[in-house]
Amino acid sequence: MANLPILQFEDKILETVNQNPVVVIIGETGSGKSTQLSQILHRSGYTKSGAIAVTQPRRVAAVSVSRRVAQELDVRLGDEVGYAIRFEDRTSERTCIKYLTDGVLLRESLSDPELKQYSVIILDEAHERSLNTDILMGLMKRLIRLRASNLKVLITSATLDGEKVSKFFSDCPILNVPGKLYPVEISYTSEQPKSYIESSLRKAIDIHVNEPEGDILIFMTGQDDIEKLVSKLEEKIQSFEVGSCMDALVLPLHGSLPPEMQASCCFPLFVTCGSYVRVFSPPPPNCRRFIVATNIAETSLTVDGVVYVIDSGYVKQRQYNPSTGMYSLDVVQISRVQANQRAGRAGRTRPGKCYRLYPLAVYHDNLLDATVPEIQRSSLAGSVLYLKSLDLPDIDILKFDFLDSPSLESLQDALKQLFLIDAIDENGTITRIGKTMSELPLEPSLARTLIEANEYDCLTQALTVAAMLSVEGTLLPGRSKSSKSTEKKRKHPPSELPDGSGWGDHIQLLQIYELWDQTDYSIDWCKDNNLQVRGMLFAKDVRKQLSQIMQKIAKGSLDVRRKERRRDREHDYKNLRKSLCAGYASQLAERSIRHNGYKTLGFKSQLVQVHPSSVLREDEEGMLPNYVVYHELISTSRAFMRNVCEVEMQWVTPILQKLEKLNVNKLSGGSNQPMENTQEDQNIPKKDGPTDDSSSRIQAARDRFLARKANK
DNA sequence: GAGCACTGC
Repeated sequence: MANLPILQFEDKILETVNQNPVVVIIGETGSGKSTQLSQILHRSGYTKSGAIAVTQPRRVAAVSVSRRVAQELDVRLGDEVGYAIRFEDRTSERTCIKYLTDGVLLRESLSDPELKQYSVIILDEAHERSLNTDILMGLMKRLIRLRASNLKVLITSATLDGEKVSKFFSDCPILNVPGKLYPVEISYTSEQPKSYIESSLRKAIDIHVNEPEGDILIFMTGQDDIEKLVSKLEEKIQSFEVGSCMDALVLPLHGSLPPEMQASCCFPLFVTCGSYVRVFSPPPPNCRRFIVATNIAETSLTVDGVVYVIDSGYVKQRQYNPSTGMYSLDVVQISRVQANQRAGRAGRTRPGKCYRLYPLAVYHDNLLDATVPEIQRSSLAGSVLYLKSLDLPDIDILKFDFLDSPSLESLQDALKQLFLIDAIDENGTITRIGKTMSELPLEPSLARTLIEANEYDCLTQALTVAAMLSVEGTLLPGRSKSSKSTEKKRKHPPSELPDGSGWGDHIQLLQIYELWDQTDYSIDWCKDNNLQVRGMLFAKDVRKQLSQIMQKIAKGSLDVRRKERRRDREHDYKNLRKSLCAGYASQLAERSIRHNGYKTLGFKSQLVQVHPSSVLREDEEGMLPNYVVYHELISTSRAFMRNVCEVEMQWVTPILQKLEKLNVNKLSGGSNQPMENTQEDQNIPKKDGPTDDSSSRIQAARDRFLARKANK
């Protein structure tokens, strides 16, 4: 710790912090900013008037950095130094340096908007621009006005956007702290390669044959490409004559890789160190490792021994389109911040080399400075509800001061969603329901479902569904297209797993969890049924947390098993589906008269299909239900509804009526459009910007609805 | 009849 670069700047840092409410710290990898900034301020007495909070975008980082700091200060973790992450709070009354995830700090500010317990708040890794950090930055700007005399805010960022952050905070000072990276020699291709898999393959083999020892880290976009490149590399390496060059080990590295897979190839030792988690034991002697990874190796995992980096220049990014309500997963060019982060991975242990598979001109002219922040790529219903629930008199959501503002369309999309599920009223004011919803660590649709379920006496089932939906990829992990036998198995699942009784995927998730509960949460049962163990355990944690929050207002028992109950399951399912309908009021779809295609019934109509993985059942005539709610719209080869549940038309009508009343100008507080059309108050169908065709559409839907009703 | 970058409350 003695030779960490940041310690040479201790006086300068203290002087700047003493004189300014906000300071931006540019600190590269290895500067020690994550572990030292808090200690420097602690030493100079800032913890006398309150604690120091240091936020991290990732849980592992919060845990490992706090552990390190406790070690350096020679205190027990949880005493003077502690951490708080979801499901785990290791702090005490004595804690004066507290590491936490940005999400946890946001939760804390819900009960204490001025965050009075802290004298210093450090937002670490702000350049990653996580949704939560962005919101925190906006809140900090307001907080330093309110607490000018007794709050210091430090924000750490990357070289390329430090200026921007400084400007945001009224040109606050920027301090540069050098890192401890070794020099990395960067080279470019002369042209954009046609196939970056082929191009990576050639470059990797070229390094292997011509360059001295040192592992190679190759950044690809996803599992598919990684698997392709891995097998090509292995093939190529096997074709070399024995002894012509050093041994090689090719390792895939991506998020959906089960832990035991990693174990079988490389005996992983998960040793935490600094803010990083180190994977893999050192390679055998005279053996070069080829690690083919997604951007998980950019920040979340550090592989020791990497000397060469091959950067494809691309990354897969999930984006939300507020005009269609649809998500898509696109391959996009990385940003310059990301490119530099990737290059830096080559210089951690000694001087390295980074091969960018794109021309220098592309780096300069085409790449964005920084990655498009998450806040501009996500549905904002949850964040808007959060900000509304803070009930800050001086904050207007549409004018909230974001470092990068989301589009007006995106904010209005969020407001409409919230209105349809009763979280805000027609004037955009948060309702009591909305207030309760904001206390739940769930997306608004599921939070609303829980509240409705409490009224219909099926809260315990709704808790389970919400917990299961909080996990992604609970069912059948990974695809094994290598073996044909498993493909056949998939068509006729050998498992005994329930099928949702035909009602849809939510009910299936409930039934699976209830079965698991009956096995006393057996790990083997999960494995036997091809359920991802990690995911199931996560669902159990979430369910427990949600139960604790709902306990206060729960009308019945929240046990998974309700032994005293005699009622039939269909009745439970019906209530549950009814609750889901209220929660997913902005995620409704109506089937076409003649075929099994659907049209979404929100303010923006889309033609969509039920995802083929759904267990939703067709009737005797091969038709799917007339009305469904969906958890998510995802655009891949087509527009699909993922996780679908049948609802009944009489539940849908009131929602359609509410849709007609929807007036986005009023929801926005009317402040951005002073000339309001007063006709809207009288419920007269009208034209209204992006929602203009919705009235006639809804009218048509109601006509069809009435026709159906008449036919029955 | 199809396919999953990465986080997080």
